[in-house]
Amino acid sequence: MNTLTPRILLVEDTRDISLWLGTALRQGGMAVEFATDGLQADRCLQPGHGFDAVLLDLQLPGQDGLSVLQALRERGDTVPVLILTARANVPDRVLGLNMGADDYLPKPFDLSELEARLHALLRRPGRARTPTIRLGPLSMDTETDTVHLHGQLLALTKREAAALRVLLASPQRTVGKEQLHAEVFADEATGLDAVEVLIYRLRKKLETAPGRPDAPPGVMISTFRGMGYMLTLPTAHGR
Amino acid sequence: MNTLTPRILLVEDTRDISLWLGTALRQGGMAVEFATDGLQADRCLQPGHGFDAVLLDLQLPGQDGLSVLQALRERGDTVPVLILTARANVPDRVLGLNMGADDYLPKPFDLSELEARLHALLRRPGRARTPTIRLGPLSMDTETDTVHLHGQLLALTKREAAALRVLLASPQRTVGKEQLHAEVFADEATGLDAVEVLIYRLRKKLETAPGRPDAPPGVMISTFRGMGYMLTLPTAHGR
DNA sequence: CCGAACCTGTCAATCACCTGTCAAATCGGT
DNA sequence: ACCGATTTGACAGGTGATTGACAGGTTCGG
Repeated sequence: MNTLTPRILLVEDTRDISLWLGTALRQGGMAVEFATDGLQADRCLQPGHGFDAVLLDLQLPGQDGLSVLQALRERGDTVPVLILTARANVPDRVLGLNMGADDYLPKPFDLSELEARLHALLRRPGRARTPTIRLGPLSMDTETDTVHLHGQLLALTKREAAALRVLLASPQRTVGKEQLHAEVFADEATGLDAVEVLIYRLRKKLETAPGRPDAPPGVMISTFRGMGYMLTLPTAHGR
Repeated sequence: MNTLTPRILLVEDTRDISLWLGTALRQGGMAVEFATDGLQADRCLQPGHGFDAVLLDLQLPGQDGLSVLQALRERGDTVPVLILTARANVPDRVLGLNMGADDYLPKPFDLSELEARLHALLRRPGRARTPTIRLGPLSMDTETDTVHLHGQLLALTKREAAALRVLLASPQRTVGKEQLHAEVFADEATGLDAVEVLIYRLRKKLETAPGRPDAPPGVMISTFRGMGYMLTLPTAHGR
C-alpha cells in the first residue's frame, strides 16, 4: 500500500544537522529515518526497505558515501539519491552524478531549496511502489510474496508465505488456528496439526536471519494457548 | 520516441551560448534542436514531439520560460526539464523547481556538470524507458536487446532476451512462471513448460560467461519453488 | 499433578522443476 | 524461392524440495 507520506532515508553523521533536517522534513510531511555512518546506510538500503528517496552525505565514518551509492546501483536499485555534502567542486559533483546520483546539492544549502529538489525527485513518474506490508524489520511484497527480513531475502515456500501473509494482515492480533487453516489450506482435507508444523517451520526461518549477532531480534511468532498465534516485535508487547 | 540518441530541446536566446552548447552536446552523442524564444519553445513542446529532455533558459523574448514550463506541466507532460539561467538566487530556484522543473543549474556553469546532470535526468526510469538496464556485471540495451556480461557480449535469442528483460525489470523480486509466460509468449498457445526450458537455456548462457576463470560468478537465476524465478547477485543472501 | 495444547523431528508421497532429445518452425543468406 | 542453420516448444525421465501425517516430548493451565 502506498502511504501518503514518502519515506526518506537521511544519511548524515553530524548529529546537529540530521536532527535539524529530520524535524524540518517531518514537518514537511515526510517520514524520515536516519543512518549515521556508511555501514548503517548500506544496511538500511538493502532490498525490501522501500524508501522513496535518499539524502546522502559523502564524508561518513565507516564507509564512504560514494561506495554506498555504487553498491546500491550495482544491486539494480533505482531509488532517487540526492547527494548533500560540503565536498562540492565541479569534479566532485560530476563524479557523484555519474556514479548514479540524481541530484547534488552543496553544503551549506537552503532548506527550501532542498525541499524543492526533493519534491522534484519524488514527483517523477515510474516509481510506483509495489504494495508492501511491513512490520519492524520484515517486509512482504504482496504481489510476488517476496519477503525480506533485515534487508535479506527470506526464501519461503508458497504455504509459508500464505501463512505469513495471514499473520501480517492482522498485526497485534491473535490469529486462530482454524482461521489459518481456512486461509492457507482452503478446503483441502488436511489436519489442523498441519498448521502447527507450518508455524514451526516459519519460526525457524524467521529466527535464522539476524543480520547482526548484536541482537536486533527481528520478529517472532508468539503462541497464545487456546487462542492462536500472533506476529510480534520483541520490544513492545503487553501481557 | 526513444531512439538510440536522446533528443534534447535547447531553449536559449543567446546565439553564442546555444551554438556552443549545442555542438558540445552533439559531440556528447545527443540530438539537439533549438528554440530561441518562448513561443517557439511552446510550439516545439506540443504533444507528439517526443523530446527526451529540455534545457530551458528563463529570460526569453516573447514568453517567459516559466510560463512555458507551466503550460507544459498543465498539459500533463512529464518530460524532464533542466532550467539553465542566470536568475539563480534561492527563491528563483525554489520557484522553478516547484513549478515542475527537475533540476536547476545557475549560469555560469561548467559544461561537464551540465552533461552529468543531463545524463542523470535521462537515465531515470519511467521516462520513455531507460535505454540500458544494469544489474551488477550485466547490462542490457533495451532498444536493441543486446546484452553484455562482464563487458562481453552475450548472444541471446529473441525469447531469451525477452525473458531476461522481464527478470531484469523486477530486481530482487520473484517473477512467477505465469507472468513470464504472459510477457514473453503473450497470448500464444504454448505450454507453461516452455518457460522452464527458456530459463534453462538462459541459465546456461549466463553461466558460461565468466571472462575470468577465477570465478566472479556474475548473476544467476534462482528458482523459488512454487513462486517463480529471480535474478540474483551471488553476494550474501540466505536460503 | 493431570490433561490438553503445543513443539519438534522424522518419513514417505508428491510435486515442481531440471535437463536432454527431437521434430517442427523460423530465419538468414544466396 | 531455396537450403542450411538456428531457434523453438513439446515431451519424458530423473532429482530434489515440499508437504502433511505421525509420534514422542514439552509446556502450560488449572
